[in-house]
Amino acid sequence: MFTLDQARAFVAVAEERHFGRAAERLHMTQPPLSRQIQKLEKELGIALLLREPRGVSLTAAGDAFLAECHQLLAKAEQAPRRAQLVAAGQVGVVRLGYTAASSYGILGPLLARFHEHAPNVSIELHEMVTPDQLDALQSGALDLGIGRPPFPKDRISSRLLLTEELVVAMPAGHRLAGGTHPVTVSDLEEETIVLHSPTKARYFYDLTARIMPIRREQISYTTSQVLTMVGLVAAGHGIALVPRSIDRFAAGYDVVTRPIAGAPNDLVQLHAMWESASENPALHTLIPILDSSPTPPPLTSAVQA
Amino acid sequence: MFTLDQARAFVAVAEERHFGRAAERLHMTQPPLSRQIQKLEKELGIALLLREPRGVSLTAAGDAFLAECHQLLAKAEQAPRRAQLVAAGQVGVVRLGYTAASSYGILGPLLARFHEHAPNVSIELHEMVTPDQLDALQSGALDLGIGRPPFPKDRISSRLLLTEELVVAMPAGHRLAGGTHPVTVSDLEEETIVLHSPTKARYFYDLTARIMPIRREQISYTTSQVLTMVGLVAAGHGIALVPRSIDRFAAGYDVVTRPIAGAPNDLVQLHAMWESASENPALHTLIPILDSSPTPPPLTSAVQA
DNA sequence: GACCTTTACGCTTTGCGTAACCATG
DNA sequence: CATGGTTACGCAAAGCGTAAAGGTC
Repeated sequence: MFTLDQARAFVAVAEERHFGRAAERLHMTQPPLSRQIQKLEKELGIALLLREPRGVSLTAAGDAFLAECHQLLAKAEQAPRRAQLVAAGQVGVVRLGYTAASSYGILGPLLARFHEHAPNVSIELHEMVTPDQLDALQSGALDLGIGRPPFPKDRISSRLLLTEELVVAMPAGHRLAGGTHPVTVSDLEEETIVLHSPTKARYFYDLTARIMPIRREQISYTTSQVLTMVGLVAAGHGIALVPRSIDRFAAGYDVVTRPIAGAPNDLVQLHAMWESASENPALHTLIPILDSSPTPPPLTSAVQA
Repeated sequence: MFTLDQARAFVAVAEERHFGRAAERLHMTQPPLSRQIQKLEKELGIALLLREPRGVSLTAAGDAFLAECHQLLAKAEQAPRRAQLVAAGQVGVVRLGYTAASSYGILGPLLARFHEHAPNVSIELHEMVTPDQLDALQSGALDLGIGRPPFPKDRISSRLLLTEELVVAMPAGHRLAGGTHPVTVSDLEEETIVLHSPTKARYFYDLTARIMPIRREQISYTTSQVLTMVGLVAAGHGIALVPRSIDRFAAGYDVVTRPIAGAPNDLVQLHAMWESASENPALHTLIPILDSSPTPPPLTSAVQA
């Protein structure tokens, strides 16, 4: 097979139509250049050049091969560049996991910021609950997750993206919906509740359990999807403890949210998480961007009675 | 710059994910392969492979570079093939000159036969009179001409494509149009004639002069285009001596053609001509095709009164 | 210790440059 | 004899193979 150097040599001779000038352009002397071209022609089994008294001209085959060589050499030059951009994280793919409801508020602005700072890093979106994200991160199926604690500190690095309040969601006409001061824990104990799944939404389940004692008989349904809970609340199946950012969706259901007395307003956390040992350069391009703005949760308006 | 061999080496290792197996596939031993990959990585300034206990895996950059290498190697393989096809005359361009009217009959079938036997040889058509074709052939601006004698036998090779009769064209109602036996030369001497240009259509001018004496005062117009002559004849500007193949066009003008007494019926010749020393391989693919069928001039029907 | 990759060393091959040679106007 | 390409020859660099070494499970 011929070499790229031979292709370059041929291009030089073909363009200069003169071995001497071509050799000069290639920073070498004529004889080895002449030999390389002969070797190339022998290799291809065809004559590329017509040696004439005042220089050389191209055969039809030489003309065709010249065009091929131009393309080939262009490709050979760009190949490293692309690889280098990928290595630098300028170009690449990051597979991003996010929890359905939790990310509705922050995902859009985050993606916009990624796109602004790293336009050639494309993001693959994969909706999954936090535990599945952690599995996927460790198996290499995912590069970056947006989810909730806890996660193993040794292998997973994380960055806090957002904290928000846990509030009570109830139908618009509910007895607790009209008051002027916060709902208390004792108010909640008397209610039927729609609860987070203790397996698939462990984080919210534990948060709820920390705030109020849960009696099995007061649970109407459990689910991992916060939006489903809002629907059930609207349908009168009970109240639910949900993150404040659900307000925008609750409004559509004629559901009201109210704060809980004594609950800290940074109870619900959302983190970006990634495998500490990840080799994906594009991921390391995105990580600093997570910090580049504190991203206040862009709530459109508080819906509160 | 890296070499095609390095690209092939990298592809083998990347695909086998194992230096040993890759070396086997490349018919070499591991150590030099390992060195070539190191050299490639150093050259590119990036890590392509992750050396792991049970073999190797690709970095993101390595993955990108692998794709580039596949394309590059595919291009490197096809480049010689294209050039070889051109050299063999299987693929290429032939610039073909033809005389306007003379070729109307034969050009279509000829092109069809070229296309059938050499589908990848494309034909560039250039309409020009025979002397211009000869100039263009010798300057290399044309590869093949279709024209009429004479041409210099030393530098131009030729093949007779077609012979036909020279006939008299006259308006449908002309006094000579109705007879049952051929028009004689003495009939012609009394007529006003539309004549071929002695410079641009020398061949026909000479043929006409050979058949009949031409008096200056009987010439109404001269032109190089036979079709123009038919139009002038139709408009009553005289009679004209034209090749038989003009019949199909004459019909549209309500012009009648009649044979000339004593004139041989192979008087008008049409030749293919090319520079004997032409280096265009595609031309040499076409030349045998000229012979592949005698191409009887496909006259649709004889229009004769 | 089994498996895989890398480093060390010696030899062959490739490829350059200088110099001499050949062909054509 | 000037111009431009090729052949001859010697040396330096690149690249291979064998052998030995380094690192993980």
